[in-house]
Amino acid sequence: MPHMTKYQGPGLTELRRGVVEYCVMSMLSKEEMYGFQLVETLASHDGLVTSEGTMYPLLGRLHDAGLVNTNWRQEGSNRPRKYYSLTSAGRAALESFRNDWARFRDTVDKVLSISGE
Amino acid sequence: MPHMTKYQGPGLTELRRGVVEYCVMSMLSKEEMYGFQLVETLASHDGLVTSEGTMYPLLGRLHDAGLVNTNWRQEGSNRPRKYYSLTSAGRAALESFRNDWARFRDTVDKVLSISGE
DNA sequence: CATGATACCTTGTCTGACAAGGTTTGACCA
DNA sequence: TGGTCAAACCTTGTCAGACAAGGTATCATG
Repeated sequence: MPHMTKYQGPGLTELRRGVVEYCVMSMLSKEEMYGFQLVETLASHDGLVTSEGTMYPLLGRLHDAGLVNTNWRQEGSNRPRKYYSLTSAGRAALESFRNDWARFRDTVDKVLSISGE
Repeated sequence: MPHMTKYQGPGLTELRRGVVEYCVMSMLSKEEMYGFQLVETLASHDGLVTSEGTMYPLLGRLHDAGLVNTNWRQEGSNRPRKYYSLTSAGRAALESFRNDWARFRDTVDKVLSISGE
């Protein structure tokens, strides 16, 4: 059963926008990973499902922007994999986003709870 | 100085996607508001700046989806304003989103802090 | 050597944010 | 009266990014 994609409502798709990118960078800041692995790992986190059609173009953009490096590597007898790692520019961008995210998150929390009491 | 739009980096634009919609609904759940007022109120919240070019189509979509009602009303000698209020379907959608948001927020928090310790 | 799984990538479609316009209404003032 | 201004509405066109649905290459296993 190839090309399986877990469906999640339309609302969540929009939520992921502009965040998945940095989730990927955050994972890469911990260890080198390859595209397919990133898709699977994200899917294991609640609400972060993506597909390869999202991931590969995304990784391409990060690379073009100089935020990640790539290198092909073969482990054992597996087929070669293209590993991504964070550049220092990537690390800086990630750090900056962590601030943006915290502010944004707090704002949304506040606005969404306006009605409740 | 008409049509002024505060510029915020490109990253934040994507963040707002899929969230502003529910921020609007949350505000409407508290009290009726009109479009222009919503733009100004959102702008007063950190990271939620939008423009009229975003707001009016958004309100139109909410209306088409049956999530909000509208009624023109004139207060004093002001020009008439188109007030929006939440329908019960809107209230349900908002409540559902509050759950989605909480889960999503927690996931992102977790992933973003992977590297830090 | 056929099949299946892994792993890469591309094309096309759709949604929604935004810039940059435009229109209407009423207040204010000369 | 008529000109200007701001409030308030709306539309058009452009762009980015998510995703579905394909395709291709490599390797293990039967």
